[in-house]
Order: sequence, then structure tokens, then C-alpha cells
Amino acid sequence: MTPPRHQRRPGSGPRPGPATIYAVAEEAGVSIATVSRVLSSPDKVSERTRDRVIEVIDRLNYVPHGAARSLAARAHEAYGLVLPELRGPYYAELLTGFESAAADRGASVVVLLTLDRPTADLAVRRLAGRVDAMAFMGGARVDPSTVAAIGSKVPVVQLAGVDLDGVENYSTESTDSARTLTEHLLVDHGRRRLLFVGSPADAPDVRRRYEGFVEAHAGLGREAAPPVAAELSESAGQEIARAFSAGELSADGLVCANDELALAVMRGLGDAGVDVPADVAVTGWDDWMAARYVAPGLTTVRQPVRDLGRLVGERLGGVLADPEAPEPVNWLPTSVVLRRSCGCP
Amino acid sequence: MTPPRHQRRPGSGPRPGPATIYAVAEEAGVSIATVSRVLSSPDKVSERTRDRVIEVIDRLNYVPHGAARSLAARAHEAYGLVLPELRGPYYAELLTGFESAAADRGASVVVLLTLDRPTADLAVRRLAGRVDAMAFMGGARVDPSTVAAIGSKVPVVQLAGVDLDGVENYSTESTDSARTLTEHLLVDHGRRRLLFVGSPADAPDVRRRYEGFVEAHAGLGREAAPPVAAELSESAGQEIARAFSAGELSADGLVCANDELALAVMRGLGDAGVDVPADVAVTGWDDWMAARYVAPGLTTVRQPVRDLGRLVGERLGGVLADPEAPEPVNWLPTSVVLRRSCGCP
DNA sequence: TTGTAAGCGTTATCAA
DNA sequence: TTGATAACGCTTACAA
Repeated sequence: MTPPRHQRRPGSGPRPGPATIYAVAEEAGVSIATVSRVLSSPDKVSERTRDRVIEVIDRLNYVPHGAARSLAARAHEAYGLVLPELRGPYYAELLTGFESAAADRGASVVVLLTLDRPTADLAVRRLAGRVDAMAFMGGARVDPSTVAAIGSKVPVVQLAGVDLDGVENYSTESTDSARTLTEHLLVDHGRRRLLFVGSPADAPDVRRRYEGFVEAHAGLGREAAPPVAAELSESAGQEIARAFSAGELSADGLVCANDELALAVMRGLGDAGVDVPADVAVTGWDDWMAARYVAPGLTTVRQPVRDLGRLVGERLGGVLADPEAPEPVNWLPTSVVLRRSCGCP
Repeated sequence: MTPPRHQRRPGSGPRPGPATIYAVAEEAGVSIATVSRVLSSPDKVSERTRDRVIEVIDRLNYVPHGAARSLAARAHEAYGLVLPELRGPYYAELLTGFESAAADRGASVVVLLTLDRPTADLAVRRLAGRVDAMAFMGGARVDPSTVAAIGSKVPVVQLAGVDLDGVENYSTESTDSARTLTEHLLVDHGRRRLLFVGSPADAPDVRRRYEGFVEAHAGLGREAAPPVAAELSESAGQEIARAFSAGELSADGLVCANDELALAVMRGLGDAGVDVPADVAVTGWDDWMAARYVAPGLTTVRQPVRDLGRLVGERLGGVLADPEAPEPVNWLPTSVVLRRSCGCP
């Protein structure tokens, strides 16, 4: 018969590979249980023993094997974050807040980027086996059934996503500020024909912005034009500007779905000799640094994205600690930032 | 005696918690080894059996426990990336490239942010027990002894870091382009008194940029001024602009350590009535989107940061697959992007 | 092609 | 306060 595990390396010298808890125990002349205790509850160990073990740990440069820890402790000590990509300040801010909340709880963050990756669903499922909880960005385009399936294994929340049965959804307020912004253009600046630039179908938060756009029109007894489809990218913005200059699009105000798009539109318009805001007002969303630095300054909407990331990280930690923990507020207020591109002085 | 592990749950019905490989095996009427094989080497299993097992896997929504996999397979299937923060496009691009390389190898990425976190060294050590390899950003300010200690356990590389014994260092070329840029200001635009804005001690790549600045002066038989200390932040840039307008700083050219700083300086200068580039030329580093959108356009240096991230991720994968794999080129070329802020038309 | 069983390196329970 | 040991859920020789 094989001898019990704890006797398997009697007197064996230093072994290849990183030191294990066995090596430390042997060197310090204690059991592995004591080494484990020194690390997790030092006060349960006598000072003499503790000091000796710690000395050996330092000397052997011992770092506990994370997978073994996770397996035995039944916790991965890691949260997953699924994002489409990392362009622009939005996702980076989100990740920063999320990581900060996770770190406060001793958890690390595993990031998965899905854009342009055909097998995202597979990767997401695999990730589900390596983390204690997961957050999905709505725009990551993970199949709702996959989200639901994973939600039955680990706590899952959505970020700026669609409303899914049984999956909490956290986002920054969008519809109201989009309505406010649109009304500002319509009423305060007397614009007559606004166009929403962006694809509501691409991401739930873009959809909500368009809804605010529509509401503003409806509130004034007008009808909103259908959205002008565009990716949230610079090239899409250039194309919009080209179409506008070519007369394919007619408007005195362009409500763009984000700043990247808006800035590219504004630049393209400027190059074509169209005056912003005199000929056409332009607004964005996100308040990039560039929005403040261009001329005219870009009117946009600022979102507390880092706070959102933090909120979601904290929520995952909370629900992990207590499954009955009450759900926190699931949206964060935004603010319209008026600059000159909307016509303000 | 305890019965062997594989018999421990005879006939036990569905258990609480996520399905395990045992549940799948039982339900499919095969051994756990077969289930494992279906997942890792499907061709070693007969089609009949495979189909049956897959059906059960789907039905039970089985996802292998990552920690158990890692422990048994002796691989975490994860790479660690240690960054100071995520502001600006630099780190996000780096992470994007790194994640992409990792994903190609079936590995996930664990991100650790160290800025303003007192116990970064501790977190870094813990992380070392959860990943197969790690990359450290030089600016993350992890103690070199910690990096070395971790390097003795898992493959480790530095990004834009200092040269450390036995630790590979990957970066974008800096000194040469800084020299080129500085010479451009000195020779082509005839500037007489340049100031380097940034703190070389804060990050190795800033130091290398300053070295190029110094070299350019030396090559022309001149002496470079000492660096004007400044964080890579907007507020630091505003402060520099204030000091300049107040006459505390005198120069006809400011070579700033990055774009964020440069843009803030330029804006502050503009607000104070200083003409860029007529009164003072300003240059940055990174080529943010904003650098292209401001007026005057910001002369800067473009770095292939995403490629750098990819290179490093690939290198980690390579050295993991074969410890003797030859070290690839450890730097990537950059390009100076001339716009109007340096005085170019 | 399939099953048996020995690890993988921890944590945690229980007894001493 | 410490030690012995089962358990965590897999992978992977080796055997059948």
C-alpha cells in the first residue's frame, strides 16, 4: 500500500520545482497543518513556532499554490470581467473600479475580451470554472443563454446590459440624460431636425440613449427620425461626416452615441467646411479627455464609470458573502456637460 | 478504511452545488477518466460514448473546476499582468495585445493594478501562485527583489522596465526617437532653449526619453537642461503651464513625457495667451486620439503598444512551452509624428 | 476503447 | 497548541 500522503517524502531533500507546504513543514519541523495555520490564522499558532515557520517560508521563498488553495477552500478568490474590448476610457475605467473592489476583498480579476473572437461563448464557459463570480458587459455580445447557464453556477451580473430574467443589471442612467440633452438642442438652441447617430441594436446603452432622444421629441409633440446606424468608431464617424457633406444626410444637429464617433464626425465636418455648431450641432457621450481639448469643446454626457465598476465588484463580493444580501441601487446618475459644440456660448 | 475515491458516491443522486465530473460520469454510465478524455482528447473516445457523454455534459451544464484542473495538470492556464493603472490608451492597448496572445494559447489573463496600493508586493506574490507566468510593467514600481523572487518560480518578463539581472525586458524604442524629436526641434525649427517635462526617476521609459533628449543636445555640442519634474497627469501639466506663464520657467520648446501632460500644458499655455508653437513648441508621447484632434495638432511619438503586449504574451507562452526557446527581439520601433505643435506647417 | 487509482498541494475537521 | 488525515475535483499513467 502507498503510505499516507504526509509521509510520502520522508527525508527527501529539496525537490525540483517551487517549494510546497511539505517542504516548509519538513524544514521547520512541523506538520503541514501548522504551516497552513501560520498563513491563514497566525494567532492560532504559538509565537515560537510561528516565527520559525515564517523564517522558513521566507528562506524557501514559498508561495502557496493557488489552485490547491482554491480547490481545498472551495473559492477561487477571483472575479471574472467580460468586456468586448478596451478602446476608449470607458472599459478601462470600469476595469479599474472593478479591480479595486475585488482587490479589497482579496480577489483577483480575470479579464476576457470578446470582440472579434468567434468562440467567445466557449471561453466564457471555461472562465466560469475559474472564478467565484462574473460580470458581463452588455456590449460583449455573449449569448443570453450562456449568461443564464453560468448564472446557475456562480453569481452573475450584467453591466449596461439588457434586462435578463434573474440577472441583475447595473448601468449608468442613460435615457433621462439623453432626453435632457435632446431637449436642450430642440428647445434652448431651437434645432429643427436632429439625427441620432449610432446603432441602438448594437448595445443596450446605445438603445437607451436613443429612447431618450425619442422621448424628447415626443414630449414636444414631434417625431424623432430613425437612428443613423454607425459603429462607435472613428471610421464610422468619418463616413457619417462624408455622407452629411455629400447631402445624403440632412440635419441641424447630430446626437452621437459616443465621443469617439462625435469627434470624428466633428473633424470630418470641419474638414468639409461645415461649421459646428453654426451649421450643425454635435454632441457625444462619455466625456473623453479629447472632448475637452478640441475646438469647439464637445457637449457630452459624463458617466461615473469607475464607480460603476466598483459598485459591481462590491455587489459580487456582497452576494458571495451573503446570497441574501439586498440588491443595491442598480444605476448611477450621469451629468450633461455643455460645451460649445451644441451651440452654447 | 475509506473506500477509494471513485466509489465514494455510489448511487448518490444529484448533489448540491455545480455538477462535477463524477456526476457526469455516473449519469453517462462511464468512468470519470472517460469524461475527462471526452473533454481533452475526444478522438481517444469512441463516437458512441463521446456523444452520450457530451449530451450529459450539456444537460447538466457541466463546467470543469478550473482549480482542480490546474492542480492535476500542473498548469494554471493563466498569465499575470501587473500594471500601475489603466489611464490613457497605453495600458489598455498593452493589455489588449497581451490578452490576445494569452487567449490564443488558451490562457486567461489576471490583471493587477498597483498604483496607490501600499501592499502591492504582497498581492504580486499571491498572484505568483495563481499564474504560469507574469509580466511586470516597469512603472508598476514592484520591488526588484520581489520580481527576482517570483522569477525563480515562474517565467517573468518586464515591460518598459529597468534592466534587471536575469529578467528579460521588452519595450518600445525610446531614446532614439526622443533624440530625433529633440534634434528636430533644435535643428529644423531652430529652438534655442528646450525643457524636458517629466520625471525620469518615475519610470524607466521616461528616463530613456530624457536620455535621448540629452543625447540630441550633446550631439550638437550643447548641454541639456535638467528635467522639469512632473507626473504624467493633467494637473501636473496645468501646473507647468502656470509656472511657465508666471515666468518661473523659460523655454521656447517643451518636450513632454507623454501626451496627457503635453495636452494639458498646451491648453494651459493657450489659456494664458501663450502661442503654441510660435512662442513655445510642445511635443508629447503616445499619440492619443486627442493629439490628432486638438488645434494645433500635437507632435508626438507613436508606439506599437498593442504589438508590444502581444509580443510579451507570446514570449511567455513560448518560454513556457520550451524553456530554451530563443529570446525574441526585445524592442519595437516607434515613429515620430509631426504635427503643428512643434512648428511644422 | 475503457477503467483503476495515484497523485496534484492545499484547507479544515477532529483528536490528541 | 499541534498533528493526522480526509477531502477538494480533476489528469494521467497503467492495466485490462
